[in-house]
Amino acid sequence: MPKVVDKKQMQKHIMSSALNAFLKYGFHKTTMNQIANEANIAKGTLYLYFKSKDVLISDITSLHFERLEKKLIPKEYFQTLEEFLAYIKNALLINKEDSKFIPIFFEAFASQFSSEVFMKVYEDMFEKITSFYKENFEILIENTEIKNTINPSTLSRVLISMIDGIVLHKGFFKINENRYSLMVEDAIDLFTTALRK
Amino acid sequence: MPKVVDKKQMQKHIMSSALNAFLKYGFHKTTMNQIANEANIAKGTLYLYFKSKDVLISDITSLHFERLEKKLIPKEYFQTLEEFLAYIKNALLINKEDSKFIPIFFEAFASQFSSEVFMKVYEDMFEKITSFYKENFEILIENTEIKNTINPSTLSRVLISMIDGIVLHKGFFKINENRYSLMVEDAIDLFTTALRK
Amino acid sequence: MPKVVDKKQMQKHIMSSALNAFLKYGFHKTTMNQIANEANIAKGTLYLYFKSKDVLISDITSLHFERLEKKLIPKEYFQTLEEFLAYIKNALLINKEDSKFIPIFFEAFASQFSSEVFMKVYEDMFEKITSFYKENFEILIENTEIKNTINPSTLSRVLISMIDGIVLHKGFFKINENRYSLMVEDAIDLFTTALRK
Amino acid sequence: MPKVVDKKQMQKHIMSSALNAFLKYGFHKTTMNQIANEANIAKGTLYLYFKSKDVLISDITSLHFERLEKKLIPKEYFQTLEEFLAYIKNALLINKEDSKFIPIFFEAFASQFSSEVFMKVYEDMFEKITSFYKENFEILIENTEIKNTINPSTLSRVLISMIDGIVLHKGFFKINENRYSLMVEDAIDLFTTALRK
DNA sequence: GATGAATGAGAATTCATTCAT
DNA sequence: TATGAATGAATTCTCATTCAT
Repeated sequence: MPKVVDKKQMQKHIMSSALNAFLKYGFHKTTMNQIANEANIAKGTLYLYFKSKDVLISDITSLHFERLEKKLIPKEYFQTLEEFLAYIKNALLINKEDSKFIPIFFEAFASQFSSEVFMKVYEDMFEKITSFYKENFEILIENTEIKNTINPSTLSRVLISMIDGIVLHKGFFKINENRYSLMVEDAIDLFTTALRK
Repeated sequence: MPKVVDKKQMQKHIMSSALNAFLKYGFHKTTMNQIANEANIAKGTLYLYFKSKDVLISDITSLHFERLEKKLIPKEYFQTLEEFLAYIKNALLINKEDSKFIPIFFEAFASQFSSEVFMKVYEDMFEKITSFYKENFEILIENTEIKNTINPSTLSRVLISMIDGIVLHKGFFKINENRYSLMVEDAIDLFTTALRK
Repeated sequence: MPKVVDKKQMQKHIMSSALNAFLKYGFHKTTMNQIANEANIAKGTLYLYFKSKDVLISDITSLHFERLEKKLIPKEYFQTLEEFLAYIKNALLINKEDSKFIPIFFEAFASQFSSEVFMKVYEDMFEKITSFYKENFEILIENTEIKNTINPSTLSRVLISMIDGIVLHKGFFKINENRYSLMVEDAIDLFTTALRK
Repeated sequence: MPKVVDKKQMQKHIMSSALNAFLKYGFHKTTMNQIANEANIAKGTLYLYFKSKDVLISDITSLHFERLEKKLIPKEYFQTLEEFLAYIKNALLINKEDSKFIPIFFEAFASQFSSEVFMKVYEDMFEKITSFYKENFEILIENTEIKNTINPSTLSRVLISMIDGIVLHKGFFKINENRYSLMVEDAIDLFTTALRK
């Protein structure tokens, strides 16, 4: 009997090795060889777990977006504005280690711009989050937690976009932890002030 | 020195041809050959105007950011909140044609993530805009246009990040003109409401 | 020694599976994996029965040529031209199923052109057949069945070559059963007419 | 102005270099690298003249078959059996140099067995030659040069097949010049005797 | 004996860059 | 200055073979 391997686990190992290799060498300059070395396996083994480099990259991006979705969509709707924004705020707190990967994820993501299929998936994911937030805003209106003059649909997308924008700036440009915390704080305050009845 | 004018013109022509080629073939798949074809010049001629592909790409990105900077930094400080936000709002209105280029610029930009030098330049540019907004916020506080409890420095960066986030979402995902207008409107309103004394 | 019988049987099973795989995927594109799948055994098991892919292929070719030799060399010399040519004619009648394998055998055979060792084996086999025919021609001359002006040595090789040519044309190009029968008939007639005293 | 090259001539140079490389290293083991070396050009240059290895090989095979067709189909129909068969006989005389390439051509040809498109082309070519011979046989019957009992259509294909078979045996197995001449002689005699009225 | 995961040498192909004309 | 043919380093991916289980 040959070695029994946990395929899922090996795939995770390779994906995480790939990310480390991307960190070391830069996303586009990283070769399958370097990824294999980082994972301590042979080049050919890579191809036993991922059909091609493109598949590996899109799997990494998908995984990232899946996690993002889980992080940004709470289990159930919040009944108060405070709770809702506290949840968002918490989701925005990324540790230093993770924030190193932001540019990498964006580069990987960018490399898929020309694929209609993938972009549709990501588009759908953002619509899903937007939709959840919109419904939560409607609940908060009903609860007379927030003004009933706002447009829940539009504002929810503005919220997501702002979150993305802030995370992106943290990841791309050297915004330190301290400053970032203040930005998150102020962004949340912005919404609190503007929405509160 | 008419030759110098020609050189500049040719460089602009090549950069714009490159962008069109990127649109056609996707940023990373576009070859120097295709750029030359798009520009109706020979491959070798490209190298008379740009030392390398990397230089061409970074020149394109730089140009884009220079324009962005010009668009986002007004000639002088605004004295009222209304004027300030009206300016931002106007800057956010991108025509349909231009928004096609957003993913491309982003991809080109992403390809430079691993270059410390380039990232520093872009970082500095955002700091410059942030700094201008911060000072304008301070003027508006002095003018008792806005609350004096806000943190001008932090909020200015939040503003830039939000602008970036909204524009990127428009460029990446299929957000139509109508929806985008509403988003810009609401984002500006958010700031108006939150900042107004 | 029942194990020995099993081994032979397994080798035959693998060889025939390989041929089917070649039919399915084309000779050169067929991998050891596909052969193993076709034989319903593991890749590693293949190597217990054949030292290498080259050995497997050459064994297949050898087997084919051994069968060809058996088919083309009768048990004993014929005493009349009619019997001799009737035997050849019968040997030429290949069923539809078998003729599908002709291009495959040829391709497998062709892959050994650069091996002096193998080519020598096949060369020797054709010499052996030629030699048998030559001797039979000499017997027929003695029996005054055929003209004594012919060159038995040369003509026997011409006969083999012609047989080969006809069979290959049937295998390579879409010559239907009917036409092929007529060709065999006429080829035999050619010899009958030309040789008969 | 860059170097002006005769594209056709360069292609011929590459094809002939490829053949020499095939002779040296064996058809299937020859790499594009070796072909480039043999042609004294860089690997990349190869791809300026042939889109892929497959195209190069199929171009070589096509060229060979075009030449074969030209060699086997005379300018006009022959009016006597002697002339007809003398022409065939002459076509069969291949010099020693050329005969080295026979196995290579066959291996290249064999590598295309799985391509329906190419096989159709070669099939058509043989039908064309067969058709010409058939018509010439019919003329010879009219001229009372040969028996009117033969089947021109079938016999013409037998003739081609026999030619192919003999050439093949010369190319594959070490049949020396002398013996080969005798074989050609006897094969032609066979037809003369059998067909003559 | 049997298995199939792991290996890594090796091949085709691409493309930024150079340079002779 | 302009050209585009030539270059060859670099990259992805394949697959025969090995070997631990």
